[in-house]
Amino acid sequence: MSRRVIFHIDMNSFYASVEMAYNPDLKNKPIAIAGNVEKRKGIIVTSSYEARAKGVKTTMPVWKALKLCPNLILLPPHFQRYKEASQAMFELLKGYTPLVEPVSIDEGFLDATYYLQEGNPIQLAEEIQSRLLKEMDLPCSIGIAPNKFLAKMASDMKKPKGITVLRKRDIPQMLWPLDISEMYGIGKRTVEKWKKYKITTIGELALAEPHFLEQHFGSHAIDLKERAQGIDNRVIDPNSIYEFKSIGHSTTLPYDTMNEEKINKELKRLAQLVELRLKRKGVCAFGVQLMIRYADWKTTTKSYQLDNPIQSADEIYQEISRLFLISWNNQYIRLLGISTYDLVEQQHAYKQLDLFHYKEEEKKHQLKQMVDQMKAKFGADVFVKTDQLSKKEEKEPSYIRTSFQRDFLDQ
DNA sequence: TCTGGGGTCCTAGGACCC
DNA sequence: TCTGGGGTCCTAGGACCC
Repeated sequence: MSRRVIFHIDMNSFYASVEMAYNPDLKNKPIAIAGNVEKRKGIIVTSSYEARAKGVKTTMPVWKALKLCPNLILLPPHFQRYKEASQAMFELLKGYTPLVEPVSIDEGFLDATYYLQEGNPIQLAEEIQSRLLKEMDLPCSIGIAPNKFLAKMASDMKKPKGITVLRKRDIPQMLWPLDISEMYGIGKRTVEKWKKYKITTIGELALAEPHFLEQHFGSHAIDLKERAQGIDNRVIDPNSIYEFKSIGHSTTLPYDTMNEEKINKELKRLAQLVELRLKRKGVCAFGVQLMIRYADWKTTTKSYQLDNPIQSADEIYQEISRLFLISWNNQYIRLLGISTYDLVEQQHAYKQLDLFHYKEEEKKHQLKQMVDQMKAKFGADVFVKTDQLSKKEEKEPSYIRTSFQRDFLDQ
């Protein structure tokens, strides 16, 4: 692979910046976006750099933030505004190259290799940065590197409004001295564990003995070591945002409860929200999951694979309340969540053959026909498993699901 | 007087099959 | 009467990220 030029564009305190662009009076002031301030959901989602200077941090409870910064200006979130700003930002980037991969609402990668040819990467970064500032009034930091990981680390090095180049040869000086907690993919829990084994900087991880790593931290640690050495061959995938694997909603209740009526009402509401999103995306789900967080913060999940895909709130609620009955330990509940997964496109979900009523020979015939059809369609060999029905399906069969069918659905 | 809500990915054990 | 090894699927839970 020839040398790539990857940008990581990271919008600075995005929600706060959008609010400031919307209302310039807020500029240069300590502001913060926070959800339901009166209720206990009041946590800081984002804050301006002026607020951060006073110690205000993301996920901090509002009362704590106000203690640190009494003149903090609190704003409710306006997600529609942020979504629109995000779209405009990515449109601007796509004006240079289609090789743009949004990672979240406020950051993304851009593969500038082909666009630049012999051009100057820093010049291009400066142009993007100043255009975002001029046209949208939004500041950003940009990291320039030969791969995703290094670009991500680079964009973090200078905030706000920084441009940082991190070449392979810069790694020992720029990356390795950093504390291990700065490394993307290593969180609080792992840091504690690493430190016990005397790995405290990214450099120490990069130089660690692979056997030692694998033994104590599993195979994931080997990947991290490679990253720390500056090795990362992941490509920029513009389509990754369209490939979602689960859709769900959760909510922290106004107060802890054991009241079944209130619980059921909330589950129904969540089921409706999930239905709405499934419908918008045009998908059905083969799996549902219930999440319960108790007053003591202990969290359990219960999930179930369905024989038939579902989409409606009624169907979701029906499955969820069944899961609830076998999950709840009769203690005070703090949070409820519903999630759906194993998503398939709606128009394909019901194309599956219902073979239950057919005899064995007819089943085989039907399946063979389907295989031929698919071979013609995809021009490739199709592997069909017909003899691996799960217990569930033997008892209560409605569809025969095969790996072939799942592949078909995934097309 | 703590700790939201949206996700992804990984692991480990048990059931089941050949 | 005893009982291997490889593989997949399902479920629960944990770590991490924005």
